[in-house]
Amino acid sequence: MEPIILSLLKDNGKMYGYQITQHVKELTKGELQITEGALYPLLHRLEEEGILDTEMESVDNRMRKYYSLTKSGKKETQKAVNELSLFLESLQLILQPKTV
Amino acid sequence: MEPIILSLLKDNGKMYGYQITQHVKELTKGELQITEGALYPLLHRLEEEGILDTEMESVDNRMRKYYSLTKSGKKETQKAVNELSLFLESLQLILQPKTV
DNA sequence: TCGTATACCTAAGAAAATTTGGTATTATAC
DNA sequence: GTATAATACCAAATTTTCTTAGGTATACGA
Repeated sequence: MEPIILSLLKDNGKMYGYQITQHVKELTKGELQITEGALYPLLHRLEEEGILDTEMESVDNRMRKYYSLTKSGKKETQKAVNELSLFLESLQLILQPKTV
Repeated sequence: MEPIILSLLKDNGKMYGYQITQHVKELTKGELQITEGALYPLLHRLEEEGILDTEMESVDNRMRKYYSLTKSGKKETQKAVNELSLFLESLQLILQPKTV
């Protein structure tokens, strides 16, 4: 989940929690569901680690907590996405039919 | 891990635990390490679920426990690999730069 | 006014992995 | 010859990560 969230924030600048869940649902046509129970604790951890910054915004009397990447968060994102890519390549090596 | 193991058994017919760990390490050039603490409990579970069959073989006085897919195991493999593919496609939708 | 959508959150439990330990044999290096 | 690495199996404790299930509150449509 972490590389997913970081990657989304990298592409979209800043997002709030609920928006992330909806965005992923739409992008993947319902295939992937980010549950709030997994998302919020993760966002809080990343904020505490200095990877994310927050700013509150009130829209129609509802609070939105926007998250964005800090400078070190951008480095971390690079790292996380690279690692994931390596992992996916390894996965392909295993799943790919031998004949390729 | 489950789809990885099932996929390997599908491609290679029958394998024993230690062989699986070595095979994955070689295939991925050390990138992916299957730890035995994760592997053996998984194999035992899959055997108990009727997905895998076992046969013992003694080579140089060392026991090897070979695992192979049962009939229902082949169906399960199909299912697991398909699900993983769907997941990976969703992942690509998120990680892919927007401009694609 | 009642359900759904928006928006945040936490806590308990489950699932899956890592870490660390154990047994035993064989091959290799010193 | 003896210690270390490699082969081969396994289990238990811990950690990590997710799901499930709950809670609060506002806004909107039927």
